[in-house]
This record gives sequence, structure tokens and C-alpha cells, in this order.
Amino acid sequence: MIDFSKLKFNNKEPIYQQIVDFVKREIIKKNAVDGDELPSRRELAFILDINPNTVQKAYKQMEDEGFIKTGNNVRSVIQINDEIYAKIENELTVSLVQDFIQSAKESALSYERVITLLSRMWDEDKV
Amino acid sequence: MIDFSKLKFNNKEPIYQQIVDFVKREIIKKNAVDGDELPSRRELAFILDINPNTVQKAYKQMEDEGFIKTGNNVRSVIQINDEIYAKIENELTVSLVQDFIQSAKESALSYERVITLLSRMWDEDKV
DNA sequence: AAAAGTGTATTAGTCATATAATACACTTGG
DNA sequence: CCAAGTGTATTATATGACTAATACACTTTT
Repeated sequence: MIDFSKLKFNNKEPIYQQIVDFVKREIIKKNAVDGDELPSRRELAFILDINPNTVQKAYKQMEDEGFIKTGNNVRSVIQINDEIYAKIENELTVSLVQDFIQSAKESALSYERVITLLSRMWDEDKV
Repeated sequence: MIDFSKLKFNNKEPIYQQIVDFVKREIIKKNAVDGDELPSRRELAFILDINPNTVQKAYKQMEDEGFIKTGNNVRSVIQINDEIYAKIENELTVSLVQDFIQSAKESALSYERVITLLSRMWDEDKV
């Protein structure tokens, strides 16, 4: 069971999007596996202190992206195969790095500079 | 003189914000230096095919952030000192790396994995 | 059967963004 | 001088994203 109490919202992205991303990361971390049950819409809304429709929007998107399945009057369930898993992992790693590289290049950052900054900043706890 | 024709909008961020970011990157790349003149509000609006008020909003923010100066009935001018320059550079480099590190950690990416991905993907032209 | 808990749908309201249309005060160039 | 070009300000409108409030149909449980 995913522990949604660990989910803290920022105000940069839509709430429903942060929920989707959180579940994806839990999947990648193996904190959520195939068959795991998600809280009901109303239940999660209560836990996160948000509107049930916001949760519904998140669940709907996860359903559309294909990694949860919702039966009739049954709580949604994580449903992933190798393909979906690979797609999510790619999104959270390769695409993340790709976007970063693009941004860095737009700011004319050199590869060496990036590596230097990364090695220096990775273990700083202020991040 | 900054070549605004190179500025292509995406639809993820507000237009006025993309203008501000574009100017900042031009400053970091030394394509824009202290004293350089910006187009007038109406002129840039025509160049970018957007509303003059949107340009005004961008210019107003750059003025507030302190790296352009607008006299009376005179076109705005880039005005940067070492402090401002460092602030912008920090924003476009250190903060960029910081955000990336945070995202990577949230996805449980290891430092080694990140370095590997970076070295492999940096020179790929599809980015 | 009734109550409670599901997912779902509809409608409304709020907010940021973008655009539009003007208006004003000021400087500059002819 | 005066027309044209500056920056600036105000008001209005439209749109999309997001959230909220409510209602509905269905199943399960008591």
C-alpha cells in the first residue's frame, strides 16, 4: 500500500499532476507493485485534504496512462507490465536527464561545468 | 542588439516569462552586454507577433529584477553589474543543477547513474 | 431493504494569462 | 510647432487550468 502521507505538495505544479508523479516514483522505487490497491477517491481526498474531484482527475490520468485499473465500484489497483514499467522509468530518468541537458545547453553550460557542479552539489544537504 | 527572432515560444510557460528567460540567457551567453538597447514595447510586439501589453509585462519584470533600465521615453537598456550578473548566472546554472538533483533524488536515481546517463546522452543530437 | 461506500458526471467558481482598446504624459525629429 | 514615437496605466474580455460542490448510479454490507 502506497503511503500517501509522504506526499507533500508544492505550488508549482497542479495537485493532480503531483499525485500522478508521486505514484510513478513509488512504482519505480518498488514501493508499489502490480496488484497494489489505491485508496478510494474520497479516502485519498481526506488524507491529502483536497477535493475528491482533484483525486479523480489524477486517477483518471493514471488510468489513461495505463498503469492503474478501475473496476466497477472497486478501488483502483496498480496494474503494470514490463512495457508500462519501462515507459515510466524512462520518463523519470532518461527524459529527466534529456530535459536537463537541453536546459543546460540553452544556458550555454558546458559538459565539464555541469559535471563539476553536479559532483560538488550532489551531497549537499540543502537541496 | 539581441536577436529576438531566435526566440521560439513553447506553450508550457507564459509568453512574458519566456521573454524574460530568453534575455537572461542572452546575457549569460554574452550576446547581450551592459548598455545594449532593447526594442521598444510596440516594436518587439510586432516582431514576436504578440500583444504590446505582454511585452510590457516582460519588460516590467526585468526592470523589477534589476537588469534593465528604462528612462523617460527612451528604449530600455540592459544594465548589469557584477552582482546582478552573478545572480542571473546562479539562477540559470546553480539553480538548474539544484532542481535537477532534487528531481533525480526523488526518483531514486543514484549519482553514478546520473553521470552515466549524462555522459552517454550529452552529445546525442536528438536533444 | 437500507445504509454506506464505490466510481462517475455535471455544473460552477476562481485564478492566471493573454489580448484588446484606449488614454495619457513625455521626448524627439522633421 | 507638431506629428510620431516613446513608456505607462486602465479597463474590459476571453480563455484554459484547476478546484469545488453536488448529484447520480451502482455494489456491497449490515
